[in-house]
Amino acid sequence: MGKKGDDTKRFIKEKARALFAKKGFKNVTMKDICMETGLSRGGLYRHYDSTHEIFSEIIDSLMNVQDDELSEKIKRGDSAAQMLHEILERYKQEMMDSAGSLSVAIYEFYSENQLSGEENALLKQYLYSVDMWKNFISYGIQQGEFRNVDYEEIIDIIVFSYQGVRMFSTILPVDEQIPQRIVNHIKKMLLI
Amino acid sequence: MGKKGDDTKRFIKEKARALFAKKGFKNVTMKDICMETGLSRGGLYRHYDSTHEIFSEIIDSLMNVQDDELSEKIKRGDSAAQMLHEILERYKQEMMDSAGSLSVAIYEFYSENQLSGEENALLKQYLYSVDMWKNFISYGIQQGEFRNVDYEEIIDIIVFSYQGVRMFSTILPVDEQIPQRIVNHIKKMLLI
Amino acid sequence: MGKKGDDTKRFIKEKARALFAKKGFKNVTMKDICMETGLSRGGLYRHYDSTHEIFSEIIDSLMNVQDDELSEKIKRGDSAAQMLHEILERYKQEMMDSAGSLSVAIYEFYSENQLSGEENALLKQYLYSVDMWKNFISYGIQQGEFRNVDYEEIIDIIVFSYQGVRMFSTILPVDEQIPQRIVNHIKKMLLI
Amino acid sequence: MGKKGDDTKRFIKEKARALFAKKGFKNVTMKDICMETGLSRGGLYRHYDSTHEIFSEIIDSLMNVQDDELSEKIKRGDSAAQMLHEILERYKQEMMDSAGSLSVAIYEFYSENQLSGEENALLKQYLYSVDMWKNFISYGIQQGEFRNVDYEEIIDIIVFSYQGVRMFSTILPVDEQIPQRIVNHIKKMLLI
DNA sequence: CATGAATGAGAGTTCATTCAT
DNA sequence: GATGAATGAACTCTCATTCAT
Repeated sequence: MGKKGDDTKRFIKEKARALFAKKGFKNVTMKDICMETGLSRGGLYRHYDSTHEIFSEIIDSLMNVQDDELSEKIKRGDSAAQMLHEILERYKQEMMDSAGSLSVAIYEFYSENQLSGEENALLKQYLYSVDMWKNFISYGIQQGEFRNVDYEEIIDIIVFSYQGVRMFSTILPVDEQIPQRIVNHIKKMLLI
Repeated sequence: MGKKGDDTKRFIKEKARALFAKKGFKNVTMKDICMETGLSRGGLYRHYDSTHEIFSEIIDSLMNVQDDELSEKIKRGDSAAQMLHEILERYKQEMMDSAGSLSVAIYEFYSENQLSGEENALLKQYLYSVDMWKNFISYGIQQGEFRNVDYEEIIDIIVFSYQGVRMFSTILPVDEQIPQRIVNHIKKMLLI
Repeated sequence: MGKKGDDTKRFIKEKARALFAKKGFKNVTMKDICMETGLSRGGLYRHYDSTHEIFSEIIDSLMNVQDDELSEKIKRGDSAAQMLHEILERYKQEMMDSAGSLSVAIYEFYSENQLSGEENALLKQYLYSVDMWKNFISYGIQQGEFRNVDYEEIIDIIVFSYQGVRMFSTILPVDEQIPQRIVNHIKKMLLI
Repeated sequence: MGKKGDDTKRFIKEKARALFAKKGFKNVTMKDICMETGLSRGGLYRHYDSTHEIFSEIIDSLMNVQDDELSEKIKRGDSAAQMLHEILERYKQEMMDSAGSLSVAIYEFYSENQLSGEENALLKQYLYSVDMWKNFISYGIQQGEFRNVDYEEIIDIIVFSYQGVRMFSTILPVDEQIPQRIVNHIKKMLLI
């Protein structure tokens, strides 16, 4: 049973996240968040000292949503092809979800706060993705379901074209055929 | 024969471009540009009324650097494989050129100025790229140098993975193997 | 037998006094006192409504430390020279005790709360000092130990040079020869 | 012929000085100075970034009003007694000039900005005063007009009792007999 | 055309103070 | 009594923007 203050923090993050997704990082002010949450100036400052701090916490929680489900399925010996299908379906959704995407905000944020690699959630995220895909592709190959591809190449294609579309979608509506084509390409590369 | 005013405008854009590449769009103020150019407040305002206006002009000139060279080479019947190599070498350079990249700034800019498709340079740029690649790939196929690929799919892969890396590079130093692998992938897809 | 509330009040005053001595009056906030005492906002407010009120009470208790000892000694017929020596030794200590000195805080306090003479502890303190010295010097003369000096003149010299050094010491470390010289001067003036 | 900006700075300092004398250091805000000078927020900030900076400049100019007149008179061989009289008359005026006194403000200022001795105008001022008096008293002795006193002792008495009264006068109206008595004492000590 | 002083709006931040629990 | 969340006023500071020179 968390304290009342924690609830407020959660509530603030929720509201702020929507603002960041809509307006990017720098365009969101503490005042905006006050208005969105209905809190007073001082009330907000009791919980967070800056948009920076709020954003950091949002990013941290995003990054900590690790995909344990995948490793479980691998343990169970599920079909790699089926798993690939599911992952890519989720990717398609995400590539088109302009409202929920913090991509621009994240880039802005890191653009003004030049951090060393260690602290950079973006890098962590990239490394985590690479690692996840490495394990997964390796599993698919073992199962005889995936071609014997050049891991690193295909992973870079997956990760960066996904990122590229997500960025694009924050600005412009993305024709749903674009995610479809990218997903098709990945399948073609991997599946025997 | 340009007027003196045009020279000043060019000078302002040059200096401003470096600032936008470094700090993104929103973090650059008219004051920053004054300092960078050495112009006074009033002096700058005589030429431009806002960072918005300056940025727009920068983007416009970027977009207007059309690759007429390519169509000429096609007319001359140059080797498609050679041309592909040259294009991709330039892409590699660009993917690693964090200092010159306006990617984050552009996304920020369009993120706060929700424009309809018509006016959006980003969309124009995308459409232009698609068009360019379509012509080029079609030429390669005709010449018997490229495989008979699914145009749209390969083009989306090219365009968005390129964009994805450029964004990434504005924030973090990109290992040069990443552009290399992406370029390799494209070649593998296209070249017979 | 004081109540628990009185203990808390005493505790607050003790902690607050150290803060006032260190930072002056205006630079101490209720928040500072909360942090120093470990009390919560509401907790502190239950006892005091403002730094003003706390400071007033501190000053009042300072002022009420009357030197009854002196009059007793006079009654007993103690040596005036010896008493002078003791008083001046204490003065020397106080002139160098930068940490315990509320001088700056007191001046700040009265500077922003322009009070009529009646309520002003500073004036009371001055008048009390003058009175005390008048009695004491008069006693010394009677005893044949002090010169027949101009009371008021020597008292002003004592009181204001003492004040001047105390102020100075709140800001800068005072060379211990300064209090020594002042004390010597006073002795020279008074003692036969 | 100074620039317009310099005039404004002078004007700001003039108005600010009156405020500091009246309300001390911490109680004067940039807003107060805006109102007093009639400048807008931004207008004031163009010249000074903080009350701190304004106050520093005021103090600096105070400190730089060195008393070159004195050394000239010494060169000319003027009467030491006469010079002493003039100096002390000025001291009397200053001790009673509550409106013009920055004493409390200065103490507050240095109280919150703990500086090393070097940068501290208060210390400079003290050292300068000591030096000036040393020269002057030495001259008076040479001329056979002053007693052969203990320099340091009498100087501390002069300097600190003067300071003590100035502080007192910022808070309470000082009976004009007090400066008179102090001045008398100094004369008695020095003059043969 | 250029300068830089000045304006005013608005963001960030800090506190004294209140109040439900 | 005590806690700490919340309020609102006031202050600091930064800019885009205007304007007299």
